[in-house]
Amino acid sequence: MINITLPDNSIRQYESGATPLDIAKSISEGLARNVLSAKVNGELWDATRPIHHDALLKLLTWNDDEGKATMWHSSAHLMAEAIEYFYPGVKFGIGPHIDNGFYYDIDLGEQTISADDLPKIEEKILELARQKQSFIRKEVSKTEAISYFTNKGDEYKLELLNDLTDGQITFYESGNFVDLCRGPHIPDTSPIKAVKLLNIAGAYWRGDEKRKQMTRIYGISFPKQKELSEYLVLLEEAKKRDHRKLGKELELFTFSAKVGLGLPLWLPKGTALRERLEAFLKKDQKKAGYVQVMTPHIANKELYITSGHYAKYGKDSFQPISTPVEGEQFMLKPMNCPHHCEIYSWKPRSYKDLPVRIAEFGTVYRYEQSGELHGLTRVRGFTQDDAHIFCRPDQVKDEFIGVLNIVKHIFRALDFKEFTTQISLRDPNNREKYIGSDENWEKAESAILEVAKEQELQNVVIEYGEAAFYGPKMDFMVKDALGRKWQLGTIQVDYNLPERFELEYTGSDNQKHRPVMIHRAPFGSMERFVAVLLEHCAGKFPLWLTPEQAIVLPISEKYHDYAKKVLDLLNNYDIRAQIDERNEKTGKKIRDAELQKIPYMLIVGEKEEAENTVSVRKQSEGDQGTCSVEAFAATINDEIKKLLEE
RNA sequence: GCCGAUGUAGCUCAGCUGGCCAGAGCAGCUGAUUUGUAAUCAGCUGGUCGGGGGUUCGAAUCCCUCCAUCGGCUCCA
Repeated sequence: MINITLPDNSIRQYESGATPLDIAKSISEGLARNVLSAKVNGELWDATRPIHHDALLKLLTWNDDEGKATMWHSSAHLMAEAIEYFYPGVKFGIGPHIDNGFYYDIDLGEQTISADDLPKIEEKILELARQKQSFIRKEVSKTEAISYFTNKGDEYKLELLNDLTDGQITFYESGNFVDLCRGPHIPDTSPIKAVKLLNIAGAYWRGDEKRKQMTRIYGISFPKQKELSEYLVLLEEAKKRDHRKLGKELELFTFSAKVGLGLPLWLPKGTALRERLEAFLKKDQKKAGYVQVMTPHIANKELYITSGHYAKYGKDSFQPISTPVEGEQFMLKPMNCPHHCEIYSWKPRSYKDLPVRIAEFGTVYRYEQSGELHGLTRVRGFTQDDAHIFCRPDQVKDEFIGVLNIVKHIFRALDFKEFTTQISLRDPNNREKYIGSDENWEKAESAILEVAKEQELQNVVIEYGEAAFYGPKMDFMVKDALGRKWQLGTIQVDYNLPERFELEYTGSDNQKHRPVMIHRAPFGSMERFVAVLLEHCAGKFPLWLTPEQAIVLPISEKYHDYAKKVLDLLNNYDIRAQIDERNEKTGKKIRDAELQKIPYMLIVGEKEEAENTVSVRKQSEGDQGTCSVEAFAATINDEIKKLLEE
């Protein structure tokens, strides 16, 4: 007999060799029907794989991320089987699950697959799924495995096998498809009720651009047709919210091939919006003791040789600018840190001066590969909401708290309700590759962990080995209205640049000490942040930020004078508004204002003029009744105050 | 940079098995209308069909090439 401990800490006894599925059945038939896989002592496990020892068991269903992952992985196998059916002789790379679905990399040889072929493959997958094929796990020796794939002529699997240890190799067989696979898989294919192959793309074998490019097919599957339909609606919604589309529609920014790839042009409304964001952050930073600076867009190449960036990125950057002076070269600024280091060392610093917090909305230029450019999220010229904090090692913790407060305030004011924090620390097994003293690293890493704990951050992920060579960091990922995750702000400790720039301060002991440098950017970059914000709010910006807060809609020309009076009053109350004086019917003016996502429409006609009021319509909500301009202004200024509250 | 798809008016798109002056809706302009909570009506303007080259009696349509965009890959100080 074996003891199985369930997540609620209850312990049940089973015959040795019981499978998670058996155990599920002993609890309830319904549960057994829904089990996709399991976790046994933390290890992912097939629901049909026997357990021979006491264990902690978690049954995984569609409601668990890992349950979904199992089904998607099994769906990938099924897709491979379907593809093998239509395209015999193809070779397979890897076929894992991803956050939303799965993919398989395929070497089609001489054959080709186009998007038009996907529906028939989907059909075949569903047909195979309905056959209720079991996934059978087989432990095989390395020799057996090699002989199988040599026979099949799949050099990719053979290469994968190379890196595997004999005795730990498993095959999974389902229907006519056998694959080298760690598993786990769902018991049989019947839960796969709906499948959509989403797109088809090239992908390098093992992610190496020097190696063969394979065909990657992405797909997703669901246990219910309805869930697939909902997912497709979500994708449509995401398309509608695409910041590139909204940016154009709302007249925020544009691109011009003549100006250059990846170089955004900010239109008047976009600029005003961005300035408002900057003002918001500047205010917070002023309160938090930052000083604002400005530095030029180019700098002598020597600066980046000192910083070490030239050696590392020089050949992949915009190339140096020559001057009439022989041998003199300047570079477009790829980051602000070296400049800020020079500002730090502009005068001698005492321990009493620290922390010194130098902030700049600094525009930087990086030569991203052409295929990598994407709207505002990947560009070649962008503005970081950058700041560098120079402090003593014992101040790192407080500085992290200070930055964190700004980050939280931003997320609150912009209605990002959920965010995750990723803490990247050293690889504990390989400490030599990091610069800086062990003592300082210890101090900084524990400070970061303490901050996360004391500030009661939710959703903290700690990644060992993810730190940069020059310091540990903390990144923030927001979840947008559609549940998608975006990386935004970052706080990063740096032991490298202070060393390279020989930064110092005089301590209370009258000795020279090296300060710790902290890079931080709560928005990340203005471009990327505006993009994420646009997709998050679908263009309906928070009232304090939106380009136009209200529009006055006179019923006819007769009321233009009154409309102007209303506008003047609104201006007095610092409300951004304009008048739609076009010779159009009210319905048309409302429609256009709705499409422009202007939060408030103020309709004025005979009645309003007589009573000195406005008729208020709220965007996407409709008629709100009539009130005086003063009352309206007071309401929306209150609303803004609430949004910006700390 | 690599693989694949796409590129027609300011925008969204039709035409593309080669053949009448290249079409529609929206936007713009002109006029009529003076309008009450998501599109008033009429007329007009606007395109070297992404650029270049080729095949052909004839090319938006077929071929080559370059550029750009999109989906991925690689990269991301």
